[in-house]
Amino acid sequence: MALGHAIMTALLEDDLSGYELAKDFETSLGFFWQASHQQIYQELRKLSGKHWLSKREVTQRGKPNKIVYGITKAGREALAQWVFSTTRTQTAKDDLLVKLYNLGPGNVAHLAGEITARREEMMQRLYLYEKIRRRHYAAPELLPTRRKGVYLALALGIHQGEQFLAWCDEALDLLSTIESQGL
Amino acid sequence: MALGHAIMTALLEDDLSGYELAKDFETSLGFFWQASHQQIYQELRKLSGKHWLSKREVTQRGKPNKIVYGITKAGREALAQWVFSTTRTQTAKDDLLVKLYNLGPGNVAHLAGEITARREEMMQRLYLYEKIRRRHYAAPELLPTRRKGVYLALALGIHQGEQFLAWCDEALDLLSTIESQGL
DNA sequence: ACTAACATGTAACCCGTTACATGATTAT
DNA sequence: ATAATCATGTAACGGGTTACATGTTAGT
Repeated sequence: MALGHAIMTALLEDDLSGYELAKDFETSLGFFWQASHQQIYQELRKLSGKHWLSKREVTQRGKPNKIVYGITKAGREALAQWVFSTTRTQTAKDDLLVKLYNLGPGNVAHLAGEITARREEMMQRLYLYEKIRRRHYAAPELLPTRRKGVYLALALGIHQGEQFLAWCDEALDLLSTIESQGL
Repeated sequence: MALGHAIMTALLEDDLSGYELAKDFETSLGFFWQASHQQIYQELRKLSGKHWLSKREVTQRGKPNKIVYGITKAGREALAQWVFSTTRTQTAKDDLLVKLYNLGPGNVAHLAGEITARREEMMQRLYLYEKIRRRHYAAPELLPTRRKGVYLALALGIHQGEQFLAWCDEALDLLSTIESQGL
């Protein structure tokens, strides 16, 4: 049940509406944990039910009203406790790897294309990560404790992204030695 | 619906029983795609229903009989087609990253412990990967096409594992500068 | 008039996990 | 006897995805 905890983590800094959370989950925390707005609204209901979140309606002009959630004391306690729960590693499940097991002359061009697209995607993401790092995390040793944790998450994203690029290059290189065969 | 395709991929080389598949999913393909025996048995039923797999009972002596599955022509075709389906990237969801966002003096020791455990786990896995690489994939350019794909999956695992170790070291280093505070 | 952004939800379905269930054979 | 390995399944639950559903305001 980590989505709930991810939401509460996001609410530690600011009170947010479901809509704003969904936007956040497309960036920042969302780099490491994705969630759709549907999922977020359902989870917000559950968390409110447990009294881990409080809600209040905020009247806006020029926009529809929104329901803003904040983390309660009980929520903070539950979150702090959760950090100590044991988690077992979950290997990433990636279709691309299964597809690679099916590599053949008929699909080598397609797979090279998929890898190229992933490479492009990762380049863009890395550009963003690096921008954030330079702007906010230039000197990690000097950051306040909590921000050090956020920096480490970012650093993992950067490391993994860079290595993924290197792998893409190796893969494309090897694939280019295979004779492609049209359909 | 990639588990089904992962199963069919495993059956391309050999006909296997559910039990044998479950064992395979603890190694080889299972490095990149995990599945429990419960899930596999259910998926086998579905795939049989679609006539993508055929089954036959094999009588054994000294052991309970087993039901062995093989991929049909229709299954091969569906699998070959699936390779061309577009997949969107799914970011790995890792509790540890959410926990890191909650880094504080009260949990720094615990989180350092979790990272150390992950590092250990990854070291063991890398040892295995390297053994397989040396034994079966020493000269990737010379492999037959399909095996080149398997090699690339292995190479990704190795690259990512190595970079993860590096990240663990960086993380433990940074965490060691934070004053821990007992509960 | 139309599109994009803002804003919130429900329902159905699929996939994965956990728990439950059974039973044979081999080795200690 | 008991544990380990071989072998196959069902049922309940929880989480995530897709589809459906509604409505406002601002800009072109």
